[in-house]
Amino acid sequence: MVRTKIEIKKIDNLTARQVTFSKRRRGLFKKAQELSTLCDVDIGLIVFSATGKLCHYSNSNMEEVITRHSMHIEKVECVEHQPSPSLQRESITYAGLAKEFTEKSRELRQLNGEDLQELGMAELIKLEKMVEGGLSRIMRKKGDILLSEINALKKKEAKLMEENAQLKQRSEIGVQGGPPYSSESVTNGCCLFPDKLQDHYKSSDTSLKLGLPFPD
Amino acid sequence: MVRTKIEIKKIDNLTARQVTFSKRRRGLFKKAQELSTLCDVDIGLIVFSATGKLCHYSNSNMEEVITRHSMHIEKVECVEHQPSPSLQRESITYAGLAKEFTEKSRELRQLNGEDLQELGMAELIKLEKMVEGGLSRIMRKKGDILLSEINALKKKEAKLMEENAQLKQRSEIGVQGGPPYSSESVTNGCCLFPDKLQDHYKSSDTSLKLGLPFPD
DNA sequence: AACTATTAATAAAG
DNA sequence: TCTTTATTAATAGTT
Repeated sequence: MVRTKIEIKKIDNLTARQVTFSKRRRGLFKKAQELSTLCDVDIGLIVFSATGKLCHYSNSNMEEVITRHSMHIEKVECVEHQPSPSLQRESITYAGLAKEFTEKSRELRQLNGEDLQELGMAELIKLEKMVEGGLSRIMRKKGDILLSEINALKKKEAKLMEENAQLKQRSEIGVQGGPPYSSESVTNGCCLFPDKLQDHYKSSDTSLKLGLPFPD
Repeated sequence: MVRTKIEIKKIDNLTARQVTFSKRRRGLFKKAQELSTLCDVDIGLIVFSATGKLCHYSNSNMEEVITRHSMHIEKVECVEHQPSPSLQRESITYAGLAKEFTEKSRELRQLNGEDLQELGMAELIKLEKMVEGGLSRIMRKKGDILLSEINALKKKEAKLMEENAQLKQRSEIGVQGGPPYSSESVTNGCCLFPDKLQDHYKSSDTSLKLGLPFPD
């Protein structure tokens, strides 16, 4: 742009590149500063030199600018994804979120009985109460599922018994030569759980299977 | 900077300010782009107009630039705090971290027996096992602390009894008038827990207290 | 880092 | 907003 106009492409010579970087960086920051002052707008400018050195400028607060930027971007992306339902407050900034994440991780480890060394008795008791509460809720939930499985099975059982009884009766009356279909065909191999419960059943220790009343 | 040199301060006239903003913003972005190309550096430039409109430029990826910036800042702050020891992989980007954070939150709720509805029996059983494991570790830890408190107390007790015995003996020999301090005074009053255990003690149900021999 | 010739940016006006 | 124009600002190349 001066003595000779230069082409805008990477400067090959390292020294020349560094010199240009230094000059133009100064210029850029100055322009950024002028713009923010003249027009009263918020600017965040981040520059990483080739050697990884960080230079940045913000007329207000860089974190705030970044946060506003993230929120703008998020708003656009959030149409499809909804990745952060519980994000609030300081977790809007990366640093804040990282802090909360670390906190959550620690909590998780402690609930799992790890990282207990620096906890005092009071905290341990509190933790114990929490985990006991969680455990009881989990067990209750398990019990509920088991119970509803059992109820479903009982219903099916009753229904099948009735059906079987009817079929048996009919075959005795209709074809005196014997029952054309044995009641065994209803006996087993068929899971009677409602679809939604099928996978619960897989590793459940309720090994309840229902046979039909007439195993012959 | 042209027909007349202008002072760098907020432009009062709204229209003039908007015009200048538009012109200078273009110039700034151009300069930023040129710098990144010429010198092969990473730049992130965020500008919020007075009306809140976001304009940004990055030669690479804005999220990445922001992340690098945050990490640099963090590094400086991290001298005292150590908020992010476990951050890895995709959690380097804000979006990735947000995802992991959400995941951790869900895990935490489930360990606490909430948000169980969509879990199958297999998962519930796994969860139960985890929580049971955590609970037993917490209880063991609690037991350990209690045990060491008790041991410490027993040691102190033995030591004090010995001391008391000696003092008693000495006083009987020295002042024949009778024992000036009765051995009963070892009963209560002062907490002898080692300092580190004091706060455990607060809400502990081991209400062991040891008194000093001389209540005077 | 300092200098300077030259281009680039832009304030003001249309 | 876009163009023009006059002027200042930025800076490439050199020292």
